[in-house]
Amino acid sequence: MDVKTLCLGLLSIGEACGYDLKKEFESTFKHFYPAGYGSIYPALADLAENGFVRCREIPQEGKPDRKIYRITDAGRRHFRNALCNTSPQHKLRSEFLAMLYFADRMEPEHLSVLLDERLEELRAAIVDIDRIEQRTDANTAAGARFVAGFGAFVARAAADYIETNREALLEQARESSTGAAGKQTDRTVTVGTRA
Amino acid sequence: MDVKTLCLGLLSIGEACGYDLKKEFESTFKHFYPAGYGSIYPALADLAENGFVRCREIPQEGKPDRKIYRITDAGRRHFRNALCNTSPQHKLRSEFLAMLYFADRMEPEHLSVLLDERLEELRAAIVDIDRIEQRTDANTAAGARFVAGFGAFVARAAADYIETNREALLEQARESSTGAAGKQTDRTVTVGTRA
DNA sequence: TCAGACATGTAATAAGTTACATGATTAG
DNA sequence: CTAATCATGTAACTTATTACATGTCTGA
Repeated sequence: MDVKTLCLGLLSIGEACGYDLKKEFESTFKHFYPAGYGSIYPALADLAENGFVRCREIPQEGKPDRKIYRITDAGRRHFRNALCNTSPQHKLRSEFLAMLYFADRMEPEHLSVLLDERLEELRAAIVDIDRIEQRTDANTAAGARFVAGFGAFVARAAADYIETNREALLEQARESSTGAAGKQTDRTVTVGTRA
Repeated sequence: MDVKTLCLGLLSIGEACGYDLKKEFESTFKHFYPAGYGSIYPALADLAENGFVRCREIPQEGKPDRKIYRITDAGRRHFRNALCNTSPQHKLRSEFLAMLYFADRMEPEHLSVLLDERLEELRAAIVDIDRIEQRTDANTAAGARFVAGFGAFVARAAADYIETNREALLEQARESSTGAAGKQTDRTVTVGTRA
């Protein structure tokens, strides 16, 4: 499930140009599968080269010609195949959590800002997803609703956790920063669990 | 906050060799910042080259010499700096959610398997994190506990959501697959929200 | 006897991000 | 007048992943 396959999937719903697809990535997929022009345009070129989509150009003035891509039968088969055979990964890489692991090494004020910023991001994401969800109706594909609901629900959980545990973490960070008086306590503890 | 900085952070807790760091990544960081030997060893070499860590070799028989890395003062400064100046990203790339977006295009049986597999992964992660959490004591850094708690809490939320909405999604997928009789309904709906 | 822990690394590859490059029209 | 929308793409760069390469010892 790379950007290419995802573009193909979107084109299986209806024809679109790269710009349209980018908008779709910005709304629906933003929170779990971000992609920019730098991935989308090469993906479309590649799909066309493989015969999975066909492209027709609409001349325009003042702008580059609009290149509208439409999926082919081969493309449909390919996508259906991808849906059957891919075992989907769920990859998270959180610098936020990585930094928080070292919370006792940070200035409490800075730590506080970090937590607030993340909370803000989460709240913004929730609002964003809720807005998408409200645009759905009975005709909206069930998957789209499920996915939006999932995103909002998990983001709420994350925000709740931070709100709940924020003070305790800050408290302990304050303790260790006063104890160490800004200097690092070199605990000479070995990393890992070697007996 | 790349693998390099994270290695440096771990070495600021205590000296270790690449193998030790990998174990740490496998336990604590696995769920939000995975890294393999292919990232860790080059990272250590790089840190050494920059003077952020020093390396001493313990000769061993039958195995490669153990290369124990210890952080330098410059390294400590560098890490403290990184903690202050990095604005942490939180990146998610979920093929799982991307595929579910197209749930109505999948065989209901396959969809069901996908959901179950993800649930299994989540449950395994929860067990794993809980085990890590139980190993913590009063001396454990507050950050480590916060991060573990976060992971478990959010994973539980994700599992709950899937369990709650699983049947509804499957139901709707069954409807659309009978309706379309295996064939794709070409909805000629354009992607996006163009009026 | 066989899997897993111990211990190092390199090289090829894949994949996506960022910055660059261009420019008209339109709504506030 | 200024920001946003429309519309295309390329090229360099960064980063991590995967597979390769080697070999011993220990516990089940």
